[in-house]
Amino acid sequence: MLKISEKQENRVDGLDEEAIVDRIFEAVIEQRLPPGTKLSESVLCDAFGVGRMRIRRSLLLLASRNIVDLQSNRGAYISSPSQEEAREVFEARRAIEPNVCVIAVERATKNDIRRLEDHIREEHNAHAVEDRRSAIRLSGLFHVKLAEVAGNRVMERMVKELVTRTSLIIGMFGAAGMASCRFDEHAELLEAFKSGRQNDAAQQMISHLENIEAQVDLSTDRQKSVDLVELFAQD
Amino acid sequence: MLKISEKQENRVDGLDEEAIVDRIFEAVIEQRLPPGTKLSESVLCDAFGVGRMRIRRSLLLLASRNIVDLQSNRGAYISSPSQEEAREVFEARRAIEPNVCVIAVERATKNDIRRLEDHIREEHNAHAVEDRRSAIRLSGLFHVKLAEVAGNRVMERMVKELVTRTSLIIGMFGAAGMASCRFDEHAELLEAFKSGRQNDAAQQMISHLENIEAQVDLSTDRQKSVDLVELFAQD
DNA sequence: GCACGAAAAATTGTTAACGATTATATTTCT
DNA sequence: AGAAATATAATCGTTAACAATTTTTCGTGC
Repeated sequence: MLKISEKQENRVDGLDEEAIVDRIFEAVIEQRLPPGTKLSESVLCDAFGVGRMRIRRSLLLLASRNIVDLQSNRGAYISSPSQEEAREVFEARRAIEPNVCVIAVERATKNDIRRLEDHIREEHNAHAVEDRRSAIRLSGLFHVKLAEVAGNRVMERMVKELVTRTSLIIGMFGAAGMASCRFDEHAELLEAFKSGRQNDAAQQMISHLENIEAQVDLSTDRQKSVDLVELFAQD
Repeated sequence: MLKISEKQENRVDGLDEEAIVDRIFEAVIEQRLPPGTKLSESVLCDAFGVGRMRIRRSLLLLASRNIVDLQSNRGAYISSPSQEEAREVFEARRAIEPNVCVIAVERATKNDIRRLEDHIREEHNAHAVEDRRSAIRLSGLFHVKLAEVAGNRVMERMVKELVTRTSLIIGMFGAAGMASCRFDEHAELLEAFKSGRQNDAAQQMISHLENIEAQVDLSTDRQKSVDLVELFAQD
């Protein structure tokens, strides 16, 4: 159940579509919005304090990035990736992110490296305090920040989408406890960064992605459709 | 002035957003819609025979893929990529498409290879008949079809966007005659396919992309803004 | 008590009108 | 005549009402 109404204290008026999309991206990454969750227009209007039109545009943008599933006359639902989609997302990440690493190592300034170190420290803290939400968000954000350092907004947008969809995949097929990257792997990756060895960084990223992939079991799609009503209506 | 009866022959009713977006993608690839072209809502409504709402949603989708530029209260214009954006697009293509090749070689069935051969034959024909539009469209489509063979819809979507944006970049910075890939390079690429040598195919793709990139001169942004009125209004 | 069906409510999709902003045309003044 | 200012027209952005579909509720019959 959505409890957005409780959040009204944080409510900010006059958000544009981009801001709304970002907020929902964040919520999906943090796994506060699990696959199958219905995103009712009126509820979202209340939540963000904007008109229906702006919400509909935001939902369309989210659908265009495969984060939500727009069903005609039935509403918008957080996507429930299939096994096939999951495979495609992981494959795309293996294809793109090692190259992001290579480029990022090329372009990284000392300042960039310092910011990445700070970020990993934050991740470490979140784990220490057992702030699960922050831990998940930060571990996903690390990959996006790498693309940011690489200085390529096209790839940054792609990585952002892929990271978010990975959160959905983990929500569908992943083990309960293992919801985020291990931050120590991020730290190892950064070591390759500092020595400027591109291939090492790329290789680190590949094995890191393989580790994430190993955390999910695509053979069984257990919580595929959270919608029990629809599930039993099939009989 | 309404000329409905005259237009009705080409008009197609009931197009959904996806179809409209596809049609505009195609027109951009074929360079029938050069950078800076204004896409007036009312004109598009007439052109596609749909309501304003559907057009606005289509424009939003196109803007989310960086094909059109939405300017507040001023309208939608075909994107005029900057030098920086052009660099990012080419960099992303170099990062993704060689991997698409590797995967496509892995997964290609004999039927896939036959279809790609047919496609190249079509390209050849278009060149022979000097059908420039078809030649451009087909040469771009080849790259998309590779992603299709690779069986990864995520990457297929990315390639489609990047190919389309490349058409815009060529429109901005490219030489007049060299608007499309050389189809013989596609043929060479396919040779590597048939022998099943992944690395060769990937290498072919890299050099092919480098050749495309060599056709544009990013140092001077001559036809940056096609809008002469705005250009002279600066004085 | 349960299944089936009809009415009511809620939600989404579309259309049309209105207000706001920008572009164009006209007028006025030097 | 040319430039600035104003009026007019065109275009975009938003809101609100309406239509269509789905979901829920309620009642009836077996």
